[in-house]
Order: sequence, then structure tokens, then C-alpha cells
Amino acid sequence: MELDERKVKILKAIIQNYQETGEPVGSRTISKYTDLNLSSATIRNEMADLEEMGLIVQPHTSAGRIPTDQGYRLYVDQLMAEKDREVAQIKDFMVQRVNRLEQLLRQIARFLATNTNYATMISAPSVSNSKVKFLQLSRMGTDKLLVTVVVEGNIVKNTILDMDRTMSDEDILNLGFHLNNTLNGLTMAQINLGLITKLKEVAGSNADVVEKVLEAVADAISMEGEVPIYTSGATNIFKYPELTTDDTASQIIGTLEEKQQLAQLLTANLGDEDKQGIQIYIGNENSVQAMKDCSVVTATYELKDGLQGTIGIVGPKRMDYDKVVTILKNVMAQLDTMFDKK
Amino acid sequence: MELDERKVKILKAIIQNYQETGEPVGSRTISKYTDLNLSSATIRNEMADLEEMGLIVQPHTSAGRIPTDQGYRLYVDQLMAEKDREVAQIKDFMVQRVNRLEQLLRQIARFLATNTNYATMISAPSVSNSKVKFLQLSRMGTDKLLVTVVVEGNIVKNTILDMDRTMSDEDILNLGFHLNNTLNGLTMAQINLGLITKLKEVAGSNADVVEKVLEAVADAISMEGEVPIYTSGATNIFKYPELTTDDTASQIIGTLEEKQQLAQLLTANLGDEDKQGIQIYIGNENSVQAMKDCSVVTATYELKDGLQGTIGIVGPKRMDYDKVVTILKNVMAQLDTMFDKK
DNA sequence: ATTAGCACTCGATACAAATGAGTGCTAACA
DNA sequence: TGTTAGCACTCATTTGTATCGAGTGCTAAT
Repeated sequence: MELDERKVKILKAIIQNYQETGEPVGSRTISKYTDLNLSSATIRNEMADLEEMGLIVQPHTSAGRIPTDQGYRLYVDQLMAEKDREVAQIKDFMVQRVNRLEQLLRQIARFLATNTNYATMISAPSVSNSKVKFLQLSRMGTDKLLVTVVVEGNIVKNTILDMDRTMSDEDILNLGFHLNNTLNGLTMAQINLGLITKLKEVAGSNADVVEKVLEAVADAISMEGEVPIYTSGATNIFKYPELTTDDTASQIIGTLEEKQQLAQLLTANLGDEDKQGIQIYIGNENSVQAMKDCSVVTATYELKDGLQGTIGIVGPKRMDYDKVVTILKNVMAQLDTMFDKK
Repeated sequence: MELDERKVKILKAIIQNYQETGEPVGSRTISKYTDLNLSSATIRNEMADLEEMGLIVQPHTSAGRIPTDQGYRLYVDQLMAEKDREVAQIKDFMVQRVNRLEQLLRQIARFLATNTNYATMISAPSVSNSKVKFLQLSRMGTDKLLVTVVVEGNIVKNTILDMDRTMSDEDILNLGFHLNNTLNGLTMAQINLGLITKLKEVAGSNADVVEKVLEAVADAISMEGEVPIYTSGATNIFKYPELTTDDTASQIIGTLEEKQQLAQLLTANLGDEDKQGIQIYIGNENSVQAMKDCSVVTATYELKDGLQGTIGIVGPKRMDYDKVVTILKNVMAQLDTMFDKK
């Protein structure tokens, strides 16, 4: 069976109509909806073909057709002509200066949620491969040590250590100086056992403190895999009846709330060069079981210094891919200019 | 109309039965359910009285009775005999050492959500009246200054400042030393204009840096009113049919996700000595419009140094107040011992 | 004061009929 | 040969109707 241009047009019409109404779409609708000027009967024949090809299905006899995951995949891969709307309003948002990254991310999530009517999630930039930029030891009280680590991208992390015994101010100063010099510019991978042993030797009787400090540094760099994730518009899910049945809504919202599983989804492609930019997961293509009836569109953003994070949009399979992709691209562009300027 | 003991017993029975089943409860049920040995007819008479007093209502003719907000209020205020169950399992949770406050709070939220089957929220300790404990200035690169502020309760806050011009290391050291000595132990309220002017004078040409640093300190102390709030078990709401109607579920979950309004609810009583401990808001008694069909139980916890936060449990009006209060008290006790020991 | 009995109310449930959107197929047509 | 009108058929949904039963209020008897 060949997929000629007319079939493509009909498939496109079905997808677009279904995405607006959420109802299975019948041959008569297509006949009137499009500029093909074909009777419903002809459309029916074509539809039968499309169904045979696995691009659309009937939920039950005597119902219209809805696209299959495969149908959407075709649409997304081949047919998506990007619109250049939505640009204007994006330009305006965030006029107020945002100095905190966290707030910025929250704002973006909220913006996307209200403008797309889908649920939105965004992961904070991860510093997995980032370098130590600065390290500071300060004594607090008699037996506590404040370790401040700054990694590339100016992300600051603090840890307060209990020291087993008192160290002299001079020792602390020296140790700090030494550690700073040694670790500066290194990634986690580069802080190997040899280096650690050497540091401990130099520290002499303070080797135990060095160990604790290094732990803190490791913590700061790896973030213990706990990338903060912000979500918004989870309740948009309720706008799509096909997701409100049974407990699917409950599952989706639960997943969005707990964030645990989202990390997996959002950080999956971070290292992968090929998977940069925008990815679309339709139905079962995404790894989160609770979202098997959804589609997820993700986009990787990058601040300077290789700091990367991901934005994700969760909606029904009939989501307006076109619009979502456009709006995401624009937000990305916005982010780029924001961080280039700075 | 007088509220004699028998009426109270019947009211109690109605509330308890309704809280288990979620269905309006009829006279016959009560007649068998209780140890009063009264016929359903007698119960009916009493019920009519209770209804007249505004403590229970019929959702419609030919249905059983359900408690009104007033009825619950009476129950909560007078009748709640605290059970001492649930203690055992609480003791066990959190054996794994939790070093981060954030993680601890998340864990508590999750624990409460799974054990009560209601939605849970918890606000991080607020430092509104806390004192500066430690302050550290460090140069980063040529023109950046890292300000690290530790306030009571060991909450650390960092800010990276751009300096307009380069300061010598010695100047930075001196300034840091001086600021630390001056501000140590002060609350925000105590850092007044006189003090600021004096600090600036001493700093001489670096007065502008002092100003920026003080801003950062103020930021750290006040947290800009943005208390982090963690939620868990929002989807528990779906377990209660009476909250799943219309878009109430959507509203409640939306409120829980956005957190904005929760802050209001959770921080409202923080200063108030009288309102310490456990508070119960039934129906409209709480200030959040979206939760007018819910009850909210809040408890204020206190770490050392006057750091206070609030835990909140959100459920249907027929929630098991008794259980919730007991479990909350136990968690509080747990927290107390954790932070006293440390 | 309590209770048995009874008529009444009204939401819930079940079932049948009507509705109508949509299909597949066939025969006629350009 | 591709297109279309027409028609019989399917089946989820809607509508209407009868029944059921839990629960009430009232009255009269105990």
C-alpha cells in the first residue's frame, strides 16, 4: 500500500481535527473540513486504507477514527511545518529582572503551562560534568567547619562539618589554600584516588578532615543526583477527558508531584549529543509508565559553561505538537539571549 | 434544646460511621452500631433534634444524615479522646540518618501522606527572627565577591556580587572581619540605619560594597518571604468521592502544586503564641478558597533557636481527626528528640 | 419515654427503546 | 477506473420508564 499525497492530507486532517475536539473523527467531517472536495464515501475508502496501514484506528465499530501512536509519529516526523506565531508574547514575559535561577525556572514552567494548557516540568541545570571553581573553608564556633564550594555556572553549595577536634586557624587557612589550589578547575572524574592520597599526606594529622571536605566537594559536584525539578499546570490534565478516566489522571499528577521519576525522563538525554534540542515521545515511547497515555515533548537548554537542563511538556497524545515545539523553541531562544547578554 | 449525653453519643456514632463509609448514615445503622440498645425510631427522633440544632443534615429527603461543619467542630472541640496507637511504626521511620533538612522534610511529608491517606504539606523552618551567626567574604576571580551568611539554625545562604572595581585581598579580609564582628548575633531588626552608616564610614571607599553585602545579609535573613513548601500525596484526594466531583479535586491539587497560597495558611499562626500546637480548620474555616470543602489540620514544629515551620494535613471534612492529631503529635515528639539530641 | 408500624419520598439501579454518528458495500456514473 | 450516492447495518449514547430500597416522619400502642 502506498502513502500518496491525498492519504497524507487526510491523515493530517484527522489528526488536527482530533486534536481540537478530542472526539473520534468521521468521514463526513473530513469531507467537509478539508479543501479536497471529496465525498464522505471516498474518504471512507481512504480511511480504510490508512487503518490497514496502522496509522489510524476505530475505538469501536460505528465510531470515527483516531490516530495511532504510529500515525502521530509520522505526523511529527514529516508533516510538522513550524509556525512562527506565539513569538510576540514570549518576548514580553520576564521583563522584571530575575536574579535567582530558581525563580526563573519556576516562571518559565508557569508560563509554558498557562500558554500551552499542558502540564510542564523543568529540571534545574545539572552540574554533573562541571568543574570546581572555588573552595573556601571557614571555622564556625570551636568545632564546626563551613565548606563552601562554587562550581562552574556559579552554583554554590555549603556543608557544615563537625570536626572531631579543634584545628588551629592557621591550619584551616593553609588547608583551604592548598585544597583550593589543587582542586581548582578539576572535574569529579579528575579527582582520583592518587590525588586524594596525596592531599591527605600533605594534610598530615588533618587527613580525616580532608576526607570529609572531599566528600562535601563530591556532594556539591554530583548533587547526589538530586536535580531539582519544578512543575506547573499539573491540573491542566483535567482538560483532556481521555486522561481523566479511571485513575490515569491520578497517576500522572502523582508522578508530577513526586518528581522522582521525572528526573529520569528529563536527564536521560543530557549527555547525548544527538538528542539535543527537541525530542518527542508519543505514548509508550517515554519511559515513565504512568504517562503511557500521554505524549511528552522535551527540550534541552544550556546556560553557559555547559550547564544543561531540560524542559518537558506533558499532554494528551493529541497534543498540538506544532504549537508546543514552536513555543519551546522560542523560550530556548529567549534563554540563550538572556544568558549571552549577561 | 439541650444536648444531653445520649445525643452526643449518637452524634459521635454518626461522625465515626460517616468517616468510615463516606455515605450518609441512617437511623437503623446507628441503632445496631452502638451499644445504646435503642430502636431506629428513637434514633430518628433524636436525629431530628440534632438536625434542628444544626449539627447534622440530610443531603436530600430519604437519605441518612451527615455531620455539618458545626457538628464536626463540636466533635473536634469536645469529644476527641486521643488514642495512643500508631506510635510503634513512627519510631522506626527515619533510621537512616538524614543530614539535609530538605530531605528530612520531604520524608516527613511522604510518611504522613502514606500513613494518613490525606494530602500533606510542610513548610520549611522560617528564619524571620533569626540571628546572624557567621559571615564570610571571599573573592572569586577578579571582580566577584562571594558572600556566605549563616544564620541561626545553620541555614546557609550565598550571594555572588559583582564588584564595580577590584578590592585588594587585604581589604576584603578586613571588611569581612569587621562585618562579622559587628553583625554577629544581631537580628534583622537590630541592623538599623545608625549601624549601617557606621559600617560604611569604617569601610571608607568601599562603602558601596558594604551596601551590597548588607543587602545580601538582609536577603538571607528574611528569605524574601519565600518559605519553601513540600507537598506529598496530593492524589490521595481522589480517594474521597465527595472531593472528586466537579473541579474541586482539580482546584485542591492545583493549590497544592502552586504552593503560593499554602504559605499563607501554614505561616499564619507562626508568631502567635496561643495558636501553637495543633489547629483544626473545618470547611470554610480555613482561608484558602479552593479548600472550602476540606478540613485542614496544622501543627507548628520548632527546631532549636526558635526556627519554626508548620505541617498541614488536607483531607475531606470527614477525616479521621483523631488519628491525624495523634500521628501529628507523635511526629512532633520525634522531631523534638531528633533535634534535642543533636 | 419508647417502639412498632406504615405511608411516603426520592436517589439509585435496571432495562428497553429511540437516536444518530459512522461504517462497509454495492451499484451507478463520468 | 476513480468517484459518489444510497442503503443496510453496527453500536455507543441518550432518553424514558418502572422498580427497588434505604431512610424518614408521623401516629398509635405499650
